[in-house]
Amino acid sequence: MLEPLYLNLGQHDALSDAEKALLAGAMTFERHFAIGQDIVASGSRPTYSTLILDGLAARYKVLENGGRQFTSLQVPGDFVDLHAFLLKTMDHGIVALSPCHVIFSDHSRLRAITEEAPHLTRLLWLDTLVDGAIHREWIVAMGRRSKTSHLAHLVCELFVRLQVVKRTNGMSFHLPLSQAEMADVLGLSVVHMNRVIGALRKFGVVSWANHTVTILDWHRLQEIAEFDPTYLSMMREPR
Amino acid sequence: MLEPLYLNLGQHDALSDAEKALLAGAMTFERHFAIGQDIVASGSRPTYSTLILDGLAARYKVLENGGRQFTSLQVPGDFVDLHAFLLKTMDHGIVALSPCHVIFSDHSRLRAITEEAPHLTRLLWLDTLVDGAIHREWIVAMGRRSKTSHLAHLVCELFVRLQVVKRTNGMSFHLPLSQAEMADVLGLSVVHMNRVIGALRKFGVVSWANHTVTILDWHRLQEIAEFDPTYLSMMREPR
DNA sequence: AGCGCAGTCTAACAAATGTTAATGCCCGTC
DNA sequence: GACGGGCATTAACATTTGTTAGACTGCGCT
Repeated sequence: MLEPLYLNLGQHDALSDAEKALLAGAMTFERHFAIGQDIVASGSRPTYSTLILDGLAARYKVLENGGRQFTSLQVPGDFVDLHAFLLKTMDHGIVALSPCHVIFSDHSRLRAITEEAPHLTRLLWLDTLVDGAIHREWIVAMGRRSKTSHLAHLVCELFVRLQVVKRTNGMSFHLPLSQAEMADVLGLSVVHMNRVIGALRKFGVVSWANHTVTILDWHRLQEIAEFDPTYLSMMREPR
Repeated sequence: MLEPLYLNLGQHDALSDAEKALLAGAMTFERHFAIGQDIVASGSRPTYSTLILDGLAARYKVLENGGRQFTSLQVPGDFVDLHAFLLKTMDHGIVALSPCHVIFSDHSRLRAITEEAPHLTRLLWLDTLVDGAIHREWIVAMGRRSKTSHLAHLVCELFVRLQVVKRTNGMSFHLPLSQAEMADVLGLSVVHMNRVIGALRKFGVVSWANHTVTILDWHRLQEIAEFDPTYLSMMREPR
């Protein structure tokens, strides 16, 4: 059942059977969330961390004027709030963008891992560092890329991340977000989001319908995005 | 000499003398960097991590069209590339924005800390988690705040972070960035950056001259920024 | 004192992006 | 099969942001 987590952590470095057992031992109960439900509430102080087994979720903040900004998209195998293990207080919420199947792991058991399993600790730490690397890439995209390039970059990133956990289908993947939700990812108005998606379609690099994205020309998409997957640390090496 | 680091880590949780000694023992040699010099090069695979003792530095990426985006500002007490300890390959550069005095810590000794000092390991991990939290706040600012609010937020954040390491002077702090460099922080053109700074001045909440920022009306600045320091985890509690 | 450079600031115009509103389409419900 | 709601799409117009160009300012250097 934890296969997505093993695939995610295992892409960076070998994961021993003992370590897999430790992770499995840290898990407690499972739960399902419906679309739109908060998986973790902003301001809460969870005593467990949440692993996505299936579905798509997002971190977000809401401003006083009602504007919402997603700060990350989380795919199966991601710990959506592993940072809360040490940060303690959630400064943002996490919402299910599709029906989500998750499993919770107690902070007390994660703490035990940090006391007894240094290598596994480093892999969990690494997982949050990749999170940070993705954040930095988003900052660059928001600040200095054209909106078309930003969207292309996001498509590249999601495709690669979903591929790692075997959630792609050939050159296609499921992307359940509405255009309004996509707008909250890129920081655009809905109308402009629609224009930008139209631009990518016109370039002929993706088709996008029924919540399914198909990459028609990976090479050119990557060019438009200036996509370099180094930041995802997909190289398997001692950590 | 490591005082800024102790202040930085110590703001989140108590730091024992033994832990301070471990940190001191991880340090090797010091070095000075001039303005504009790369402290860490993009694409490199450092075998040490860099702690700022004095000065201001920034992480950045450069795009093909020459556009540059800063993804973080680093103040004294910050490990600018602690993530490279596990990420291995730098996917971005780090540049000195003022003359910088830094000290290097060997990855082999950091690794030893993860093997032998779980609590200190968690504090170092936490340090990178706060980094991530700051990134998320920047994403929100870039995506959904007005530019004036974004700048106000940045001023609030820098003031608070500098205060922790005793680098403020009353309500003032030194900010050596030119407006062109500030533009690369916010993702704006130089001309518009100038307009936005002008707006903050017109509101009468800050004065900004000679690379010195003075907060004239903290309350109103915070309001404009919708600044909530929760994400900086400045609460001292067991981690 | 004069020169030259880097940085700040303004103006005028161009392009990108937001807002408001209307249309059409798909799909589930009654 | 009609109805209604959510979503995608488009249009027209407003606002924000970028571009280009130039003036101005402070400061180190000769």
